[in-house]
Amino acid sequence: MFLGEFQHLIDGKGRVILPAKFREELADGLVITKGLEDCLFVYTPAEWNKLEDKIREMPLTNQNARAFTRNFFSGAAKGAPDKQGRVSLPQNLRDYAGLNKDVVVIGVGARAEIWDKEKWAKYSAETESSYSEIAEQLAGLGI
Amino acid sequence: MFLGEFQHLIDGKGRVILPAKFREELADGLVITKGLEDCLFVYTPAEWNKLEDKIREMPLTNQNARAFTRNFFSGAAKGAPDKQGRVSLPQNLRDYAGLNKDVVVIGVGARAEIWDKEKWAKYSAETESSYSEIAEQLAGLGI
DNA sequence: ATGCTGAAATTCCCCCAAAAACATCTGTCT
DNA sequence: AGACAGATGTTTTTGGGGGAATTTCAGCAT
Repeated sequence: MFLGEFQHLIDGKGRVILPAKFREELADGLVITKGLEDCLFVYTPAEWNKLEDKIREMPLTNQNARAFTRNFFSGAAKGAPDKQGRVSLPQNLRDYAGLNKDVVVIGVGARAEIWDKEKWAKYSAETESSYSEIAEQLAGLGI
Repeated sequence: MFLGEFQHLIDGKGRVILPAKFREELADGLVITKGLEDCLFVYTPAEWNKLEDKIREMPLTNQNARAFTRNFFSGAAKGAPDKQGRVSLPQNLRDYAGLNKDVVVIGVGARAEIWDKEKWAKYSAETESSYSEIAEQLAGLGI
């Protein structure tokens, strides 16, 4: 279970330091993928496997499905934090999320997310103001 | 399981260097064939056999099936990486995929794909929008 | 409130492995 | 026999991964 918001820097080699509170859960591996709203998703191996199974069920004869599968797998990276708690982010993923130096790592329950600092600031400012409004719309989803 | 996106060059002899992360899986052989959307598919022997069985089950009376089968098998080449992790691409396959010098090798789960660099850039830019659409639908399924 | 202690974060440096260019060999065709 | 094309091997350079050390931060006790 990932919770909280943490500020970090990306070093010259494209590596980011994981928040200390996330390390234990990710110690035996993690998978990073292109997420929604221009951020990166970080999954535990267990969560990733669930996802992978779903994707594999998609029909290969469907053109949209092929496009999605290509994006999904080519935009994924298995890894593990080193002894200092760092993970390296492949170039194509950094490009996708627009990560430069300042990033924000947030915990979102089952997964963690990595955001460019400014993008996150903008996004959270926008959604915070309409927080209760959005919540109301979600009421129908049984929360 | 093939994941990620890698930039490589084709040398003067028509060989491409496999990404280091793909080598182990392909060490004991691979099959390259004409893929969909003007790229090359690269399969492990095991995956290839599965595919071969599936295609053999296709009805011989269907004209599209016949055409597809012809393309798929006639364009296939068995091979193995050399000690430096290189595989040579037959001329007809290079022509088919329009490969010159800069290529991109991507992992797509069960298979890998080889793309001309520019074609891939174009394709992935075009399909990125459908990526978030489909991803959102998947997210709705409780992932 | 202030100093102390430990852990976490950032920077720096080194080494190894992968990539790309270069070179050699073998067989075939003329 | 020579030349060319194909394949295989070798060397050098670059980039990435890993580790260590210093600095910063936070928590704690005095």
